[in-house]
Amino acid sequence: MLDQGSRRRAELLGIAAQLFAEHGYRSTTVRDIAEAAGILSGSLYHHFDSKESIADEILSGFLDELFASYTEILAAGLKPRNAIEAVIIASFEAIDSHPHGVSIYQTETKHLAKLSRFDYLEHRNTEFRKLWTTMLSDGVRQGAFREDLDIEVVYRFIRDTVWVAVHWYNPNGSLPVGQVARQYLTIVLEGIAVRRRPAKRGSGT
Amino acid sequence: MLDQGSRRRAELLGIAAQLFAEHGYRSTTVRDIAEAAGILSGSLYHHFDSKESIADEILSGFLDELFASYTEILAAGLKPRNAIEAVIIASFEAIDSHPHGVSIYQTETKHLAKLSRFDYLEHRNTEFRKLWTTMLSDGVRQGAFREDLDIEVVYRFIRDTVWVAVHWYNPNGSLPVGQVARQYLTIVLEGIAVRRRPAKRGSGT
Amino acid sequence: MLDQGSRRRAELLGIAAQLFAEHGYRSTTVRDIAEAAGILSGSLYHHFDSKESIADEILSGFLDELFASYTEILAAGLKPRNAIEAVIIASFEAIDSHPHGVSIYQTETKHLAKLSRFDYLEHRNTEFRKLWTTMLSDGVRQGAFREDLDIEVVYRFIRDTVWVAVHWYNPNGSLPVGQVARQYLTIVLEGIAVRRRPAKRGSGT
Amino acid sequence: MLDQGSRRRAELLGIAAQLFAEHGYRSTTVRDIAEAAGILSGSLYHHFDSKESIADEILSGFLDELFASYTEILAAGLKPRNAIEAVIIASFEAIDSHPHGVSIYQTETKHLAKLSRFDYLEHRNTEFRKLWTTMLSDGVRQGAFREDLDIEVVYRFIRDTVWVAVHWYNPNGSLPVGQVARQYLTIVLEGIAVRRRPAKRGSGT
DNA sequence: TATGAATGAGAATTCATTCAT
DNA sequence: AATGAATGAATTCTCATTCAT
Repeated sequence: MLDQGSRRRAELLGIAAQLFAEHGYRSTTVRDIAEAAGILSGSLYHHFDSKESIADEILSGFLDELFASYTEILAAGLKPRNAIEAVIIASFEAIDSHPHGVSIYQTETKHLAKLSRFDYLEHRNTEFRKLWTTMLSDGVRQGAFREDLDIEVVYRFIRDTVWVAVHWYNPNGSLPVGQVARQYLTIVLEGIAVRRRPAKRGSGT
Repeated sequence: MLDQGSRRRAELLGIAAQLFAEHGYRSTTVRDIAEAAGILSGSLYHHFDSKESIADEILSGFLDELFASYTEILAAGLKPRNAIEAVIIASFEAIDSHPHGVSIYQTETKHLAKLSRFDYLEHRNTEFRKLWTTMLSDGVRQGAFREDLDIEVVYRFIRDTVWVAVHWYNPNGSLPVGQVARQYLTIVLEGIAVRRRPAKRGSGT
Repeated sequence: MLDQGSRRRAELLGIAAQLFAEHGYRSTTVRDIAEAAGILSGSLYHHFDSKESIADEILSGFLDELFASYTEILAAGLKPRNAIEAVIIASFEAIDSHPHGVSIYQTETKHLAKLSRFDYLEHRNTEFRKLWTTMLSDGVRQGAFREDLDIEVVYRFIRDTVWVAVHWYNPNGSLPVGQVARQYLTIVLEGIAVRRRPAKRGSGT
Repeated sequence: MLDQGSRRRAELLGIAAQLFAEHGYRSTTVRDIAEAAGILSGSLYHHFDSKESIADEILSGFLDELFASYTEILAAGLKPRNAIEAVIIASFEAIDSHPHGVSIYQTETKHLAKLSRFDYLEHRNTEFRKLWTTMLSDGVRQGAFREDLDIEVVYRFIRDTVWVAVHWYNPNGSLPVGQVARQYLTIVLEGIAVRRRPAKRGSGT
C-alpha cells in the first residue's frame, strides 16, 4: 500500500530502470529519465538525491526481493536437485518480473561496485556463491550430481547462464517463464548429448 | 613484420582494449588511453581518427580472427559433435588470446551496434547464429543430440555461456584454456546430473 | 506585543539570521532555513516574498535599532571622549544582542549593496562615517585626541575594529560585553605601549 | 623564471583572485573567470582541477609567502617592539602586493576551512596566534608593553585590525603602504588619546 | 609524431520560486 | 499556514576533438 509520494517514486524508478537496462547506466542521462517521465530534469531531484541513488534503489530493491525468495527456498530444506531446480526457477521468475533489474545488475555491477555505496553488490555475490557451492557439493555428496564436477566451474557456469537469459527472454513473448526455466534445467542437468553408453536405457539413435 | 608505425598502433590498440574491457567504452576517456600510453590525448589523433575508430579496429580485428578460425573448422567437415567441440574450443582459445576483445564485444555490442559503422556486429551475430543452429540441427538429425531440444534456446544458451566465461577465466590462472573448454563441453553435452535409469523415458528414434 | 503571525515571523527571521551568519547568505538555501524551522521550503513563501526580503528585514531591523541608540547618545551632547566611549559601548552591546545581524552586516554588505533594495546600507555607512569623523575632529579640536591623527585612517580603523569583534566575541562566554568594550577602548585610546618619556615630542595644544 | 605554461596559470590565478576578492568565491562563477580570461569555461579545466583548487592555489600561495616573511623576521631576533613593528609592516606589505589574496583569506576562510583540503588555513591560524601571543607576552615581560593587557584580546584585536585594512587600502592610492602601516602602529602602540596624567610630559590641553 | 591550449556541446546537480491541493 | 511536486535558469564539470607550434 503506497501513498501518493511512494507511488510516484516507484513509477520514476520503473522508468529509470527501463532506460538503464536498454541503454546502459552511463549512456542514460538524467534528462532522458526526466523526459520519459514527462518532467524536467531538475524535478527528478525532488525525488532522488542523485543519478547514483536511483540506480542504488533499483538494484538494492531487486536484490532484496531475489534473496528473500532464495532464503525461503533454503528454509524449505529440499533435496539438492530439487533445491537447485527451485532456485533456478526463482531466478527465472525474477527475470520475468524484474527484467530491467536483472539486466542492470548484470551489465553495471562491475562498474558500480567500485563505488562504496554499492558495496552490497559484492556481499550479494558472496552470498550467491555460498548458496550455489553448498547446494552443488551437497548434491555431489548425496550422489545426485556427478562426482567429477569442478564445483567452482559449475557454479560460475550456472551463475552466468541464468542471468544472461535476460538478454533474450521476452516477458511478453510466447514462451512462459516456467517453460524456459525447465529447458535451461534440462540442459544443465542432463546435457544436450544423447546418452550413448548405457544401451539398456533405450537411448542412442 | 610491422613497421615502426604499425607497431605503435598495435600497442595503442592493446592499451585501449584493456581499458575499454576494464572500465567500459564510455567510461574510458581518450585521455585515459593517452595517459596509459604515456602521451597526451591530442597525440592519439595522429594514430586514430576518433575514439570510435579505436573501438572499431579492436572489434573488427578480433571478430575477423575469430570467424577465420570458425570457417576453417567448418571447412574440415567434421561430424556435428566434433564440430561443436572444435568451435567451442576455438571460442575459448579466443577468450584466452583476446580477453579484452571478447569482453568489449560482449559488453559494448548492444550499444555500439546502433552506429552504422558497427553494422558488421549485427552481421557477425547472424553468421554466428546460422553456424550454431546448423550444427545443432544437423546433430539432432544425425542422432547425436537429443530430439527434444529447442534449437533456438540451446543456441542462445551456448552463445551466452561461452562468451560469459571471459568474466572469470583468468589467462594467467592455474586452469589452462583447453581444460576449461573441456569442462564446459562436458556440462553442456552431458549435463551435471548423474544418469538415472531412463528406461521409461523412451527417448531415441 | 506580537500576534501569532508576527511571532512566527520573528522566529523565522532569527533562524534565517543564524544560518546566514554561520554559512553566509549565498550558501544558505531557502531549504536550509525552512528545514531548520521544521517546515518545507515552499511554506516559507507564506511569510516572506523572497530570500532577499528575509535578509532585508534582518539587516534593516538591526541597523534601525543600532542607529536609534547612536542617535540617543548624540542627543546627550557628551564630550568627545565620553561620546566615543558611549558609541563604542553601544556597538559592542549590538554585537552582544544581535551577533547574527552584525555578522551578516559585515560579511554580506558588499555583495547585497549592489541591489537597489539595499541602498540603505550605503546610506547607513555614510551616516556612520559622518558620526565618527565628527566625533574625532571635535575631539582633536577640543584637545582630547592627539593632533597628529589622520582622522580618515582612525575612522576606518575604529569602524573595522569594532565590528570585526563579532567573529570571536562569544555572547555565552566568560567575558561580559562591557569588559570587552572597555579593553578595546583602552587599546584604542591609550595604545599598548608603555608610555615613554615623550618630553621632546612637544605634543598638546 | 616561469615557462609558458606556468605563466598562463599564474595569469589565470590572478584573474580568478581578483574576481573572488571583488565578488566573493561563491558569487564568482567559473564562467566569470573564464570570460575575464577570454576563454570558455571548459578550458579552465585544462589548467585547474576545479574551482576549489583555484582558490586553494591562491590562498596557499599567498600564505606561504606571508609566513616566509614572518619566519625571516623571527629569525632576526629583534626586540618585541621592533619585532611587532616588523611583522605589522610585513603584513601591510602583503596587503599591498597581494590585496586579492588577503581579501579572499579574510572573507572566505570561514567557509572554505570546512573542506578538508583547506585544513592548512586552520594550521596557519594557529601559527599566527602563537607568533603574536609570544611576541606580546615577551614584550610585557621585558617591560615594553603595558602589564595590564589581556594578551588574548590584544592578539585578536591586532589580527583583525591588520587584515581588515585590505577593505579600504588602495594600492594605487596616494598613501604608500609604509605610511599606512606606520599610522596603524602609532594607534595600536600609542593610542589615540592625548596623554593626560603625566603633566611633565607636556601632554594634555 | 608529439605538445598543450582551446573549443563546444552536453552532463549532473542546485536552488529560488510557483502553485494546486 | 503548510504541503509537495514541479519549474527553469544557472552552475560546476567532462570530454572528444581540433590545431598552431
